[in-house]
Amino acid sequence: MATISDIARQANVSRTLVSRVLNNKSGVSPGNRKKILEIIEKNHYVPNGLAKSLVLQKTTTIGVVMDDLCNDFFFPLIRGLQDGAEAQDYNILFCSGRRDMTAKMKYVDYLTSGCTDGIIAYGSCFDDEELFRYAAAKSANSVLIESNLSDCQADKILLDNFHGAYTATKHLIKQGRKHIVHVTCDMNYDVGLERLNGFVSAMHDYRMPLGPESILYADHFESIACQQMKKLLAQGNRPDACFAGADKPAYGVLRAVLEAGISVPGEFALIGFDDDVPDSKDMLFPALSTMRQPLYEMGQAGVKLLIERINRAESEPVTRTFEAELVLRETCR
Amino acid sequence: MATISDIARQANVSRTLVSRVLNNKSGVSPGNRKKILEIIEKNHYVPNGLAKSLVLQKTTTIGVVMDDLCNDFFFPLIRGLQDGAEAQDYNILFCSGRRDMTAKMKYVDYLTSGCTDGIIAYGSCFDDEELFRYAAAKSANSVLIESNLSDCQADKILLDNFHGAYTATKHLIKQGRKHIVHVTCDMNYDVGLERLNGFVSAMHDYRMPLGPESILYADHFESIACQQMKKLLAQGNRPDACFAGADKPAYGVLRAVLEAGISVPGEFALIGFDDDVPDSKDMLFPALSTMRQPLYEMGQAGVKLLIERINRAESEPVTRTFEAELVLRETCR
DNA sequence: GTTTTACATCTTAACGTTATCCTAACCCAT
DNA sequence: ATGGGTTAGGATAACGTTAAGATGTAAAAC
Repeated sequence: MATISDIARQANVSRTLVSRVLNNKSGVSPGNRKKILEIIEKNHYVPNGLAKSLVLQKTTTIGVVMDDLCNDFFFPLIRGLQDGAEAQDYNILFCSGRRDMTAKMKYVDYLTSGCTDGIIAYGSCFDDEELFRYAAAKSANSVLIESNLSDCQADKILLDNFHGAYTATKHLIKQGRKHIVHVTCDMNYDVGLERLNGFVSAMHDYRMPLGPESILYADHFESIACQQMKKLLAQGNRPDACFAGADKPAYGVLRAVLEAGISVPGEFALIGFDDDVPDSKDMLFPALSTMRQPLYEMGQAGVKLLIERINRAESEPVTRTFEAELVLRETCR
Repeated sequence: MATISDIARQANVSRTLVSRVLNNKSGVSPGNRKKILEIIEKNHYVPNGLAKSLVLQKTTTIGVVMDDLCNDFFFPLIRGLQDGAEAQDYNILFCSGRRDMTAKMKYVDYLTSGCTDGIIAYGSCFDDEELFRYAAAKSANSVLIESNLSDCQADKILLDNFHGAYTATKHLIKQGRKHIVHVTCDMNYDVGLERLNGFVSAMHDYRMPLGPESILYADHFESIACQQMKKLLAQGNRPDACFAGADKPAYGVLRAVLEAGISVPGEFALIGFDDDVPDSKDMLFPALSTMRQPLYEMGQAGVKLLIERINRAESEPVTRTFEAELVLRETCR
């Protein structure tokens, strides 16, 4: 590979002149400029980005660490991140250490060791307290999306889970539903609790009946939710609506209800959360109403925040919160 | 950010010693090693990867350029690439310039300018002749997956489209189908022609009737194929089997046939190509038989090839060809 | 004819690492 | 006591680039 010195030697000029030509700067005579350009062309010379970044202390590149690249739920997020980066002429690189935390930390190491100006990490990537501290200690320039870790140097992009849950529940109430239950998503994460709180709060504010049997505990998969709802129905308890903490458990509920011969949305209304793309096995009609996360916008905003931090250096961490949007489909008209 | 010199100064030793500690090398007294490690820990010091890579002329990182990251068809490929890289302790970075060629070229520029040891490019990314030359000229270390550009320095991972098409067609013939047609995929790319040739060749070898009306020209979407097949049926021409050059046009054919009230696979058998995940709008029963591309294996092999090239430097370009596998589902039993 | 101005050009240092070569000290065997 | 071998440690150059400062030269201004 040719270097700038090779080009300078061939052109009989100093490296400085070549550098100026490369960066379109003044201080080069037209003759020299032409000659240098020709030699660059002839040698297929490309400046070494490593050396350039090292001396400039700037890469114009940001890195993204995700739990998994292979999940279509993240497509809008990826698009938002890409568009955000492109808008400011930054390169954006994606990676995922999907196997284990060690791999993720390896990527955090790599991306924060100089080859990018900052990193963006999505969600449960950094749920692990230790890993978070690790990341925060290494790079002042980092943005966490949907990971509300307190006491953290990073900027944050959050979703207002409480308000989203409140909105969904309120909608069911205003629709005249009388006996509303909630199926949680994974309670090991903050999301689960926040959405549960939103449900409880709305039920409380509108003086709706609320007891222990109003809440079914499930996780981020379909099966337990389905099971729980079947058990509830078997007990003769027949709710007329449900707000689920995520779309996956919502599909479980939907399956249980349909199999019990209950008509949806006539006798039973259902709202999920996330606007997840259903697996083919979940492809049920009626189509699921849900609280859509504005992932595209969150991705865009994350990049914007990161680049601001890169440029403005030391400043207080910033948090931007997004609201979920009620998307009404067939399970709730 | 602390540098190696800061650490050396605080420990009252030379940079050399710190470097030795960082890289677990001998030549450091236990006392000094302990002291240096403590100071490294205290300062959250991480060596600058840029400087390290620059002096070592090695990054242990490879880059992948794709047309689009947001396409679940690529999931197995991504997994294969990741596993291949992980197996040899390489970092792997993904990017896509999905808007236009300019963005793709920007990423090729970036990845080949020193920050990776080599790049892998998928398919139509480099169909454009000019872009290919560009990429090939820049980096000796590059692997193209499913892009058979001649006269190219890069190693190649290819799919035997001809043989795959031959296999599918032969299967239909052996099943006793008498009147088989072919619907092409996009004929602007080599794939289209290769698969067409495979079909024609099988039909010829088994002395099946083959005329101009045996071939319907479509593209990589559903609609034209559907239209073409409807036209064929309207002409009173009623084939009893079809091999489609890709799954997308296959779904178009399937729709046309089902709407005409023809039973599948009883009266009409269908085999596609690619094992594409159907869009929800394509979710038709019966499930589509197809020629599956071993994308996972191709990804793994691509990384292996690239790392071999990185280590062995100058050697003749290598090509590895993979065979598609017949996956029988409901459209062809 | 001198001074200014402008511009072309080169020299040098810096970015943060690691590798290579060198020195000094020490131990052990002769 | 001398020589050879090992070990701890340091000085220096190199990787390929850019920025800042120094130098030279020609045209323009007085």
